[in-house]
Amino acid sequence: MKDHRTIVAEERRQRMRARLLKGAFQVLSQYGSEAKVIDKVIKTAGVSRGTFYNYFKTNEELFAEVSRAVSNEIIRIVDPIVVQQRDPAARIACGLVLVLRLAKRAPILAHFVARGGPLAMGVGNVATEVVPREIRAGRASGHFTIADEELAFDLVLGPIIMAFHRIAQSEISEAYSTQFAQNVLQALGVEPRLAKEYASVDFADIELPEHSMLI
Amino acid sequence: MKDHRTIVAEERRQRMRARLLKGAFQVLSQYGSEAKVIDKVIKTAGVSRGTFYNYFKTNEELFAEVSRAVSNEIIRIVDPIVVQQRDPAARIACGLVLVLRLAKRAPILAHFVARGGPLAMGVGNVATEVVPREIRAGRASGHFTIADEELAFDLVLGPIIMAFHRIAQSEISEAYSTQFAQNVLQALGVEPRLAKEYASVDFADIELPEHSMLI
Amino acid sequence: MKDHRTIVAEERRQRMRARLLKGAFQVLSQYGSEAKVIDKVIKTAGVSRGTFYNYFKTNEELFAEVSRAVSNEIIRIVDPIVVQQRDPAARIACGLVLVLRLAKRAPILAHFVARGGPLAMGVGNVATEVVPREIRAGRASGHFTIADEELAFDLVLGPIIMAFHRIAQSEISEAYSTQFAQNVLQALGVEPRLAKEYASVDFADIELPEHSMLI
Amino acid sequence: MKDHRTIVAEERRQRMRARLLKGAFQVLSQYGSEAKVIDKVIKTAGVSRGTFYNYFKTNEELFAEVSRAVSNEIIRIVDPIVVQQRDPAARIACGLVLVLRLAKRAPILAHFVARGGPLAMGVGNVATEVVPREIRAGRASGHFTIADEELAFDLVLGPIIMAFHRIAQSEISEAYSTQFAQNVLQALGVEPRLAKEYASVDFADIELPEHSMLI
DNA sequence: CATGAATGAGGGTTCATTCAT
DNA sequence: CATGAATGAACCCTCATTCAT
Repeated sequence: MKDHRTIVAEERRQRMRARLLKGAFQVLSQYGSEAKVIDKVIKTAGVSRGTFYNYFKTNEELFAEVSRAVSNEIIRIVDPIVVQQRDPAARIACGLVLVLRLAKRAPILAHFVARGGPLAMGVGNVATEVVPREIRAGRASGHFTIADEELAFDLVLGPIIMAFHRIAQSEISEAYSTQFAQNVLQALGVEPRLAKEYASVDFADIELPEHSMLI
Repeated sequence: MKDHRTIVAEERRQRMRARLLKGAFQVLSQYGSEAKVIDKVIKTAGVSRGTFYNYFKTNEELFAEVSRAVSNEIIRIVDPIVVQQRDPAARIACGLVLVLRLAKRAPILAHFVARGGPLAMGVGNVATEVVPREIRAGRASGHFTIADEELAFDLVLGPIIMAFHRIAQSEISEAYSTQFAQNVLQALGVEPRLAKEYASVDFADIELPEHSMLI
Repeated sequence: MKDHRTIVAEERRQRMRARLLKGAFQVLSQYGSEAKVIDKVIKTAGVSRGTFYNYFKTNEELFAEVSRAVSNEIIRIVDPIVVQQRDPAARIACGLVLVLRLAKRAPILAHFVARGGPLAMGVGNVATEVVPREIRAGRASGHFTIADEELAFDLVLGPIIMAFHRIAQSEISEAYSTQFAQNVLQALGVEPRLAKEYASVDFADIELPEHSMLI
Repeated sequence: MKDHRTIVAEERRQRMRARLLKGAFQVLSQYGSEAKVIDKVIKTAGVSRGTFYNYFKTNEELFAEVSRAVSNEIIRIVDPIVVQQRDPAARIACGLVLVLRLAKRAPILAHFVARGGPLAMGVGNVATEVVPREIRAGRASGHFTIADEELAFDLVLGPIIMAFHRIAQSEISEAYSTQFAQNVLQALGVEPRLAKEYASVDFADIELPEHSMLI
């Protein structure tokens, strides 16, 4: 059992870590994943060089950890609403709509993905865990005619990247999101009438936690 | 009228420029569009520092010029075959299939786009000129039900980026390409049966010019 | 109140700074104020590239700081003796003799000024503060007949530059210094017999601090 | 005996050389003697890199040649008037006044010397030939009490450098020039009343040749 | 001779990383 | 643990000089 001092120290460590990750996320969004970043991060987080290295050893590790953290944050926000949908197609539609909504509310997220490209969707990210699962479910349910699951994955993720890019550049209408979800479902082989139905549901709104790293 | 010396000099300049662009393309594919690459480029091209600066002033200018050159090269290779198709949907299908085929034959192209993300598809690139034109034609022909042309653009380009990413990572089957074209057409609202028909045509094969910068 | 760590760190910073200034002084003396010297400075000071940039941002800043430091050093050495003289003419004579003596003992100082020319006598330097003050005092005392104070300044500084140039090239006799002071005073309108008297005083000798940057 | 072709070629060579020297003089005045200059010179002269090297081998050689050329030009302009004076002291006064007048009319000359410092007065320059001769003459005539001829040289040249520096910076009055000459003579030991007389002569005005390199 | 592309040494600047305090 | 000075590799860019045409 840990004594009190240990616990307090551990909490401080976690807060510091969160602070660094948040700063890094902002900087990476703005300057790209290849940017020389540490200087800006420690400035943003108001912390010394040495401290940074007590938490992350390299640039790449930092980028990976930020990706994971962002991914977790997205799931934490979007999943509670997604799981309320019964049908896999509906769940995908819901995820797509909410994720675009999230990017509109948290533009750095849009930038982060737009700059990072496919690589920002790396291992451990929401996409690589949740999307394939729903695709399999959709095929099992008979709604998706598509056979190749990797292709299906690409048909979902690719448009998301482009949509994020668009959001990062300008604005998108609410209609864009709905249409977006519908047409992605069509790409997966969902019958257009059904796709439209699933995409048009009035999903509950997302809620950004007070200190979310996304804002 | 130019004298002989002038003409010869001009030709040499063009060859040097092409050599630098080719080297830059390789390096940018590997290190990403934001990387500090000049050193690597001159090593790859086997040329001196000073020479590089006789042709390009900055990293960004270099990237832009490479993009343009790559774009032109793609069009030069793919377009002659695409224009043989009568229907816009067929032309899009044809373009998609051939472009994936090209990426398989020229993996650096795949890497270049995968690393660059949406930004590698910047202004002046094949995508931003040719794709929108065909989308408009497709809507006019009544085959595409999709209304929002920007959305349509994203539904075509996004999957291409992901497919290139996949090609850059491993391999894709010939079946992937055909399915890919079909499902993208479906995303645009082409009726599945028709989409399949257009995507299944046995398009003429591309021909890579001997000294193409893509290989 | 500063804690011990802070104080120690501050002292180390000062020592490093002094080391760099001393190295820069040597290099600038040799290559001139406009030379690209950073490389040579860090080699002379035995310090890394990065360290240099922790202290000075540009070549110009470096030159300015060196000038200031040299200037302060000269004053620190010469002034205590100069102020022992009561008459302004005597003070100028004293300053001239001691400054030449100093240049003989610290030949890099001679080089520094010879190479830098009038510009090495820039703002903030000993000359622009002390000399005009004594000139005004000399005029007030009635010993200097010269009316134009700018001209007077030029008649003092110009010969110093040339004398430093001469010292940098070869050697000068002790007689040169005395004569020098006398004749400069004459240029300012001091009566020759008086000028000789003031210039012939056997001024106390200068003392170079142990770690002076001038040697 | 040269044939006609040779003569024409020789003339063209001389014109080219003069063009380069003039350009170099301008550039050196503006950027200092240590500036990286060749690019600017060939641009100013509108000539190719290669051509430059047909005339001058190195930067230093160029600087030396410019100094010589400038020196000759000054003598060509000033000497005809100086030699009209009978007394050495008068000749020195005349030279001083005219040289300042020249610097006012040709500010690049002032800059050139101000930047170059003592070094711009190098071997082969007007100063090192003419001034010592007149000093010796002055001592022989009994007007100069100064014994050390090197010191005398410094007392003349130093003030000139400073005066040129002042001219390069702002403006000087006609009175400055006259006073200047008088006080320099005093520095050399000329009796003040005589010095004033010599310096106050209304010397004939200089004439700048049409294509003088000084303007 | 004139030309200007190519060269590469020289110098500048940044930034991830280490380490003594 | 936190701090921040020091390090040096990796870049960037310029410019005097050469040389094939």
